Amino acid sequence: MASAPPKTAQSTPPQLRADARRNREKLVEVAAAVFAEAGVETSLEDIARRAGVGIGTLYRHFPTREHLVEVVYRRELESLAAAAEDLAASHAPDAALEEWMRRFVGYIAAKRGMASSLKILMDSNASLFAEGSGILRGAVERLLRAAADQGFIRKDIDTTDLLHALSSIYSLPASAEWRDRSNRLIGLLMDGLRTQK
Amino acid sequence: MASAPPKTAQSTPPQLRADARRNREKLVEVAAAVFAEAGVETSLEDIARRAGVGIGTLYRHFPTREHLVEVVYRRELESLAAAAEDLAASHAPDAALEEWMRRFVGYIAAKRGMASSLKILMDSNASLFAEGSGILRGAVERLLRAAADQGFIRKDIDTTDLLHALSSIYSLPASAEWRDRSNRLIGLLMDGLRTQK
DNA sequence: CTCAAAAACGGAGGAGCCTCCGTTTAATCT
DNA sequence: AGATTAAACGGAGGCTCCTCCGTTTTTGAG
Repeated sequence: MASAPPKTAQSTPPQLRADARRNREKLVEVAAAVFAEAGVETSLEDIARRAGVGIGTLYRHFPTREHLVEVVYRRELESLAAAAEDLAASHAPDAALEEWMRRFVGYIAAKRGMASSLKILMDSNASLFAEGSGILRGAVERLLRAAADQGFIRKDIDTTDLLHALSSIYSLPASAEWRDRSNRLIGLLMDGLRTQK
Repeated sequence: MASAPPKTAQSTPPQLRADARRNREKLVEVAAAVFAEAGVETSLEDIARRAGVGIGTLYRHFPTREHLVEVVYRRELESLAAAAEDLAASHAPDAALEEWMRRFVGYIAAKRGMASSLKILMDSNASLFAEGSGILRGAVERLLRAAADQGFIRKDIDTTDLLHALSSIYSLPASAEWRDRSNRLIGLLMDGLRTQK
């Protein structure tokens, strides 16, 4: 058998040891849960404890609180984007788009409540739709195109238009009736989209 | 003797007890020294210790680190403004203005180094010359007017102009030759001012 | 001057931060 | 299957934060 190929100078991250990867994943998982439930200000020691690792391990993987927050946040955005696929498979194109928008707006709202002074989240929110941040844009694009191509919604609205409309919704001031309000607005938006030409 | 006048509903701060005032002053004094020497991130416990009071006392007077920083900062700006008077009394009007500008720029530079992420200082710096922040503006105005009235410098430059010029100087990027650079610029500015019409 | 009430003091204590380093363990070599 | 070694672990320790509350001091009324 050929021996392992000599490591060419790749920019691949140096390949974690099995136990390291396990711990890292567990930490992210626990952190996601704890952040969701108690905000990003929670004690890191608590997160380490619940993940069953020492505090030293947490700090080795995530040198600062922000590192950890960022990883959790990115992971959630990815899973949100992935949900678009599932919805597309299980709903009519327009219903898929609508439901996805509801989830997305709900997610951002939840974050905003707990973001407080977290720089990372602020920055991410600001540049959430920047050209670079293709992950969400890609999801929206696929849903929108599918619905348009199959004639469920009008064709003169593009991804950027829709993202703008969404941003005006999730930017609503937080309040008691926030959820109702945004649901109404999404309904409104969908009705508009279903109105051909 | 007339008894103490009944307290009419004034907005006067409720008058501290003698020991409270003593401790408060001592704390501000020590904090100013420690901040200057080690930055605003220093341990508050250390400040309390050096001031000879308990940590509880510090927190009672200044509920957050920012409160303390703000008080120290404001006090220093005031003494800087007060220095203008002294300079006016001991120097020729143009020399007084020049020297004051040097001190001012030096002071801001010192702060910037230690400000790091301190919100208060940032905000204050941003609004340092806002209309409201009359304390520094007043000092500059008096120096400038005196020099102009007595014919030491031209008369077509007003306080706002000068403040703008100064801000461009203290905004120089921090570097090793920062001090030299800003001194040269102030010299330049003064030569310009002394050039009649 | 005395004394009670109000105001202020101060430090112990519970919790979190982060580092450092002796121990454990996965990966690799023979 | 050992043996080797570099990676990863984890928690004790030193430090800071901030609150809470029993004790001390000031004030001013009598």
